[in-house]
Amino acid sequence: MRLNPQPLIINDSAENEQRWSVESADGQTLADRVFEDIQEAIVTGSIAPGTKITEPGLAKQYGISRGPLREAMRRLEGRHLVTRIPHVGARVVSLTIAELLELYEVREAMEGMACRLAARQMPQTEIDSLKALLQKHEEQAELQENIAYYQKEGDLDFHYRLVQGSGNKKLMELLCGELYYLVRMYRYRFSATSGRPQRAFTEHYRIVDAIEQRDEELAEMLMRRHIRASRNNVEQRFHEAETKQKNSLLAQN
Amino acid sequence: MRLNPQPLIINDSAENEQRWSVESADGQTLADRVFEDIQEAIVTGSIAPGTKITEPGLAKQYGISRGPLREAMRRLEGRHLVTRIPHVGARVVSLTIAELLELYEVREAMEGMACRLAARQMPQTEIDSLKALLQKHEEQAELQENIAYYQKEGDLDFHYRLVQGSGNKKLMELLCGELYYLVRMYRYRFSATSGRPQRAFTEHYRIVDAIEQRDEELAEMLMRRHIRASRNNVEQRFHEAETKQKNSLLAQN
DNA sequence: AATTCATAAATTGTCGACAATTGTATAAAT
DNA sequence: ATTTATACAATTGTCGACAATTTATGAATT
Repeated sequence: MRLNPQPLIINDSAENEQRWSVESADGQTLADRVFEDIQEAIVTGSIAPGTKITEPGLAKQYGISRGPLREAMRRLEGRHLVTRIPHVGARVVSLTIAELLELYEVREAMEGMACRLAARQMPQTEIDSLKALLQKHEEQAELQENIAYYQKEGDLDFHYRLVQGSGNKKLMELLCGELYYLVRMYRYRFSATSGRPQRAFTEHYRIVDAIEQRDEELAEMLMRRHIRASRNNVEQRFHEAETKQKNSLLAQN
Repeated sequence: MRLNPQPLIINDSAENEQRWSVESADGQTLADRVFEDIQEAIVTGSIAPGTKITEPGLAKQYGISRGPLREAMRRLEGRHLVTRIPHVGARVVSLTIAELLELYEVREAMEGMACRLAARQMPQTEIDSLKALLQKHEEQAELQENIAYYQKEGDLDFHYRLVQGSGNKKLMELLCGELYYLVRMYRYRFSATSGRPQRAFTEHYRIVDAIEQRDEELAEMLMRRHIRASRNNVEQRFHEAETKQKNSLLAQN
């Protein structure tokens, strides 16, 4: 009697049915496709943060009716990518510096745990693959002209794989399915790792080493320090930009 | 020039506007109200996990059209309370034991961080209020016949206030706005703390003490141990139920 | 009796139209 | 000139209807 992958509560009206894919494959319906399109537009900055979104506008732009579009917007609202006020309208989320820093604190907690779990149960094959990825990133960085972009992409790749390696689906869902969209969205403002490329590589290697040695404690600690360093980097860069802006304003007057 | 609460990106089309409430006040629109109603029905078990949801059915039940109902369902889908397959239908989420345990790992990470932040910056007034709450819970528990219910409610209250005390809105949003619904949903299956009431109280008191002494390290550690203990409790109870069920099946045949 | 195929019923996806509310512009009054 | 009031325009909220797809039903065949 196998009841391991079974739900905790067996519903009467749900007898025997085919498996339900955890995450829907490709958006077949219009609402799904538009949802992903708008989401991508928001994340890449194609629609600037704070922009007011009007239903007739987007509907005409995508050539669809308002029905599916509203459903897409309700899902975006669920992911906190748009803020809505009843009878007034919706607009693209716009993080303050404080909220961006909060995001790093959440990442520190969750990715630290992801690292611990990865050290506990990530398959050796995946670890090897991760090491190969790191090496590839480093080689690319040495050749590349502007390493900033690739560095950041690689950094997110690294974190993505690590969370996957934790084997915790909820962690994966929250980090890769919600938080990382915001991270990508604000990556090019005061983004981390740029300005400290080699150091980030070293940190990545140390983390993977700890995971390979199955040292949960160390793996979590290193990841938390890594993210905290990124956070401090962002904070510092913001303060620099702030004082610089202030000085230029003083010079004008 | 105050740009602290300002967004990081100033959008051209968004000049000067009134403040946008982070969380919409009370659901005025039909879709919002139905969303909250269905959510509550799912969490309280009024709609059993795994139940198939049909749009005409719910629409007739709530006396509304299918339009707003679909929007509500898209939001429920965003909160992972219902799973949907295009052109097929949607059903209420149904966690496996593995997924329920994963949930505790996520909570350990995030509430541990919440505790650390609370130790860093929770106002003393809120700490006092929290201590008063604990005392009230303990007094209630001594009087109450079946302490299980109140104990669990109180436990969630405690965690809720602590996350609020962290001052991290994103943490609040993720924990209290998404995870806790699932926690409430599965609270009465193998729920923690019942069977170990006094011990949970002691743990709570120790946590608040650590926060009051501004000992970040200890506060996080105690909270993580507290949640890990709950997790182990759930795991153990599930295994008990599993073997018990197996034995009864063997006795029948 | 089991399987396959075709038809019918039900449900989901999409659209356009109308009502309700909000924001804006114009005009009148102090 | 500023303010108030009114009318207008635009947007959001809601509904019912139709098309597309899936699921259920039943007949025919092996």
